[in-house]
Order: sequence, then C-alpha cells, then structure tokens
Amino acid sequence: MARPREFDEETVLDAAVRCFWRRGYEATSVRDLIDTTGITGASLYNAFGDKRALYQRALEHYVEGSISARIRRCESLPPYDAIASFFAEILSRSLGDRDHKGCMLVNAALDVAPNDPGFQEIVAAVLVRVEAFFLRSIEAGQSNGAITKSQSAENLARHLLGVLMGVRVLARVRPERALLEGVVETALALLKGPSRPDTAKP
Amino acid sequence: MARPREFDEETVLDAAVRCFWRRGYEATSVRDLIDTTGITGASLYNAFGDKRALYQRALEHYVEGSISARIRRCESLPPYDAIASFFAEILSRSLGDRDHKGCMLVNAALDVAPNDPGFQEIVAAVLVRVEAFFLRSIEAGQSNGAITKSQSAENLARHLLGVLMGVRVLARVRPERALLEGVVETALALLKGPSRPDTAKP
DNA sequence: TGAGTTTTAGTTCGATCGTTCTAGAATGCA
DNA sequence: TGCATTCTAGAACGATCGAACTAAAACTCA
Repeated sequence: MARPREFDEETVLDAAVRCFWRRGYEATSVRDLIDTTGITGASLYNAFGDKRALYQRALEHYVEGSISARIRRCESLPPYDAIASFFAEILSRSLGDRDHKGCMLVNAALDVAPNDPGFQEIVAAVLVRVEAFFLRSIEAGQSNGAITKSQSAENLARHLLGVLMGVRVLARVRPERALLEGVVETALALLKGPSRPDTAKP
Repeated sequence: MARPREFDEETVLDAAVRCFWRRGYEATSVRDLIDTTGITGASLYNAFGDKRALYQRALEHYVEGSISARIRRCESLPPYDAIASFFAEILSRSLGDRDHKGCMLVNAALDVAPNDPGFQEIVAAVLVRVEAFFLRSIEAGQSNGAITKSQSAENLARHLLGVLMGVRVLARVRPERALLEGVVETALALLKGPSRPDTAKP
C-alpha cells in the first residue's frame, strides 16, 4: 500500500524497555526514547500512540521475554527444583545487574501502578501468574514428598511471592551477595521442612 | 534579630511527607508542596534549600516517626513477640492504607535511591538498622528457645528483611488480606521452627 | 508512470518544571 | 523611633516536558 517502516518494532521495544527499566516512567522523557530507540517522534506517536501506551507495550514485552520465559523454563523441572531454579536465576540476575535496575515489573509496581489503575491491574495479574506457578510447584512437591506439608500450599506460595518481591527490592539498595542469598536460602530451607536425616551429608 | 517565621517546621515536614509519600519524588512538584504545606516558594527554598533537600528532610522525618518509633516500641517485648508485633503493625498499616501509599522508605528505595547515591546510602542504612533489630531479636529468641536454631540468626534476619520488603510491595499492588497475612504467617511459623507439641491446641 | 499512502526529519506548541527575583510587611534591638 | 534583618506573597526566569504539526521522501499498486 505505502511506504514500509524502516524500524523493527521488536528492536524499538527492546530499546524502550532499556530506557524505562533503567529510569522508570516519569524520569524517562519522550526525547530519551527517541534518542535510544533511534526512531523519530512522529514515528513513535504514529506507531505506539503515546508515551503511556509505549510503556505498556514495553512492560508487556519485558514480562513476556523475562518472567513468562523464566516460568516456562522452570516449570519443566521437578517441583522443588523448579522453585529453586527460579530463585537461582533471580539471584544470578540481581547480583549481575551492574546498574541495579532490578526487575522492571517490580519497579512498575511502585512507579506507575499506584497512579494508574490500568497498570495496577496489569502488574497484579502478572504477580498472580507468578504466585500460581509457585502454587502448582508446591502442590506437586507436597504430593511427592519433596516439599513440606507443615504449611498450606497457598501460604507457602504467598510467602515465596513476598520473598521474591523482597529480593528484587533489596537488590536495588543493598546488592550484597550474602544478604540476597540469605533471604532465599532460608525460604528454600523452609520448603524442605524440618531437616530430615537423609538431606544431611554424612 | 528579625521577623520570626510564621510556619512550624514540623508541620511543614509532615505535609511534605504526605506529598512525597503519596506521589513519589519526581511526580511531586514544588507547587504541590507549596499548596500542601501552606508555605510559599521563597520560604520553602529559604528554609530547606531545594526540592531534593526537602525530600531528604521529609524522608528522615518519616523514618524517625514511623520506622525508628516502631523498632523502639517492639524492642521492649520478648524476642519472638517483638518480631510478631513488628509484622502485625506492618500488616495493620498496609491493610488500612486506603490509598495504598505503602512505606515511604520502600518507595524511596525504588524511586530516588537508584538515581542518587546519597539517597541510596540513606535508605540502605535504615534497612541495616531494621535488619539489626531482627538479628538482635532472633539471637535473643534463639537463646531462650523461643526461636528455632535450625537456621542461622543472620540468615533468619536477612529473610525477615526480605519478607518485610515483599509485604510492602505487595500491599501496593495486591492489597489482599489473605495474601499479606499468608506471607507473614509463614515467616513467623518458620521462626518457631518444626511444630512442637506444646504449641498445638488440644 | 503517477496517484495515493505512510513513512521520515525537524520544528513548534502550550503547559509545567525547579528555581530565583522583586517588593513589601513584620519583627528585634539600639 | 529607626535601622537591619528576615519574613511573606507572587511574578518571572529559562529549561524541559508530552504532544502535534509541516513538509519532503519513499514506497505500493493500478
């Protein structure tokens, strides 16, 4: 029909994620986005609507490529390993995050969600999905004995979600390996339940 | 010497806290502050320096009146009760927080701290103090048998700090009683250790 | 090839940002 | 009472914000 766009939408979204992730919504200007993505203002508004809409697309792009992908990766493992592997990835990401950007979703939870019901719902929905992944893994683990039954699966899943949020926040302010590992280690030990003789080395 | 100021510094700081707490640093304009505090722009700049300095004063004011005060309140209780009471206050605050402002310090951790080394240090230092409170309580509890020794006191303290951050984040996006209580309940049960017969009701 | 469409690049807009300045009112001390 | 000082109120500053507009370039399809 007409002239094809010269930019790749995926590439632009990647750049937008980088922008918003590092600086947050308010602190990122449209001019920042124009410089980083390489497309012009007109193209940006034409292709995505406005700044808010671009942020939403970027956030969804991030969630799909980072969180959903992680759940898919871990879901195929045995129940306890799925959770342990999930947190191992989080720790590795957090400790290797040189500029301490944290998790874009958690950032969004405190940045845009409180002032925008639409974003609040989006963020909440993702957290529900993460909690559901924990719950599935825990229920499976409780069935095969890998995870303690001393707490309800629902509460354990809620707890893990809380711990996950906590690690993501701490990593931004106190990115110390001992601190983050300590938080997670304790949570994983809790899942195993009261230490059983067969888990201790001779 | 000269004309005394007509405003009360404490009152202005309270109003500034209210402003920054609800909207964050970037989203709060100096005009917002002028309207809410009731003082004029000139008075604001004369008395506090600039927006950043006022935010710092407001944050310190908040920490002193909210976090430090809570630690003092709980510290006088028996070890386990100190922690349980601490989290009970957090839950009560979070669930009664109609506009979901969360904790101003946690907000600061993701809002101003990442882009300002000075603020990062301030926030980190407060978190160290909270962790130290947890550690003191846990060590005391481990000594008198109220708290499990199945995990090191250091890791348990780190874990509680993580859980605290997590609750504060979740409360802003999913302020559901069952969720927040589930997160905390599990953490407190963990402190008690493997369920002992004397803690179960007949 | 030429009409039609959508891209591009850059300018421009009004609003608002944090900050400063100008006046004048109010106070304490000599 | 009068001078020095510090307050108040509000206008004004340049800079930057998100967004829209203009015009030329690039492409498709008939």
